[in-house]
Amino acid sequence: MNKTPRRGRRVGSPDTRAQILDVARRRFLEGGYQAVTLRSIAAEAGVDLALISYYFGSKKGLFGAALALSANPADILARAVEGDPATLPQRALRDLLITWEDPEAGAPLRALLAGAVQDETLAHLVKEMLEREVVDKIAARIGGADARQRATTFCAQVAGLIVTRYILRLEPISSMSPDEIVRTIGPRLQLIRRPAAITRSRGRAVPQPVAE
Amino acid sequence: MNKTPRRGRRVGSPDTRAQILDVARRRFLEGGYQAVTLRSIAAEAGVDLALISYYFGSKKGLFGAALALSANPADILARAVEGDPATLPQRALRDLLITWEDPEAGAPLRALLAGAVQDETLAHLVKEMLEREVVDKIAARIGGADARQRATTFCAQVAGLIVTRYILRLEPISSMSPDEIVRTIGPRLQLIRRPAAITRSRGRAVPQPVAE
DNA sequence: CTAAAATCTCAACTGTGATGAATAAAACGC
DNA sequence: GCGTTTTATTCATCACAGTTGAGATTTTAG
Repeated sequence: MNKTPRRGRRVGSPDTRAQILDVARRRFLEGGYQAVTLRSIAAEAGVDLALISYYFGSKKGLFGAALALSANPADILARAVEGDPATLPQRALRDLLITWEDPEAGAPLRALLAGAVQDETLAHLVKEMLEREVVDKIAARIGGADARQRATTFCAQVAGLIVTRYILRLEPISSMSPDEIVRTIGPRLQLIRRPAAITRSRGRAVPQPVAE
Repeated sequence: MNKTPRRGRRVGSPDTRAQILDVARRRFLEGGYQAVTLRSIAAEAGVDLALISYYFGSKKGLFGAALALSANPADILARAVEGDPATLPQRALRDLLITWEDPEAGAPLRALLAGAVQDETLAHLVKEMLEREVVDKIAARIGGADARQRATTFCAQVAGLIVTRYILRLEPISSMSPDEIVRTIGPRLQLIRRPAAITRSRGRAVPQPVAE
């Protein structure tokens, strides 16, 4: 009776694009890039597989679009960025660790990293997101000369910790508790706030007000 | 005339397994995990595709076997490990950077990282290799209490630098010269040689002879 | 010498991302 | 309002990936 038309445009104006994007974002953040299949996204979103190609061109395109929606590293950082810049590193590190500890919430950054490592194009997308959402904000917060470089160095150290602990699982870092890590390594992160005395013996960096 | 038997065991005893492994190792280190196809390895090694499954079970199995052959991070580290432990971090960092700078020689560790990020099983293989070939050697070299932890922390920092510079390409770290990086960040790596005064106010670490 | 084990080829299977043709609804021009 | 163009959707199919099982052949063991 209800002869549902099997082809052609659907009636009404369902925002299919947003629907796909919604599912894709969640799935990518949960399962990484490679592991998530376009077919599964299409199925869950209740659309045809080819529609993804139609709207986003390719899997990379979809990943990029889902990422541009601004992913949650910014959220994690948001709380830490407020408050005393002097203790920002410890707090940021701590928040990141306990987030990652939760298997539910921990996957997102892993997904980003997985994508970035695997593909040049994806790496560029992740880079832009990180610079926009993380580095810029930290740099603005700590201020001073070389703020950006110090912020990036901080990110590098945290990234290294993440890779070592959660990806490679090297011991003993892998089996230390988050608190232990913050206690042991946190204080060192703070050092990035001061220009390294050894390399810049002259031209001391004058602290500057936060530029926002 | 030459009725080459098209099926069955080949005559003689060609070490097919080693042949595959040889090609696989090179290709994996050059191109990463995902990008290298079993078919291309089989073709280059001049064997049938199914032989790879026969000998190594799966692509992961092959990757693991190729890795167990001891990969080149050990080689890079070898030179740096000799000489004054006090300047080991700078030298190791420097060697690693200039190696990575060379597009020819730089790919290997990227391949390892790519594999590790992508798959739990591969991560375990990489972990074992790194602990065996890198962490243990550094720890033995620097000695003292917490030697292993400090070595791992060092690896974490270097890993973070690598990820940030070569995978994500965050600025300004990405565009600094290797020398600049060593000058700027190297001195901080040295800090891992001393127990962090803040966290361990009592129980000073007594330097111990190198155990080898 | 013969049976078993090891090695090797071939053909197929399933699942992946991607593409192009056919179709239907919506939007637009007048 | 009608015809045309644009947009959205489905279906069928592609090339290529890793994996698997059946058989063929050689080597090895007893």
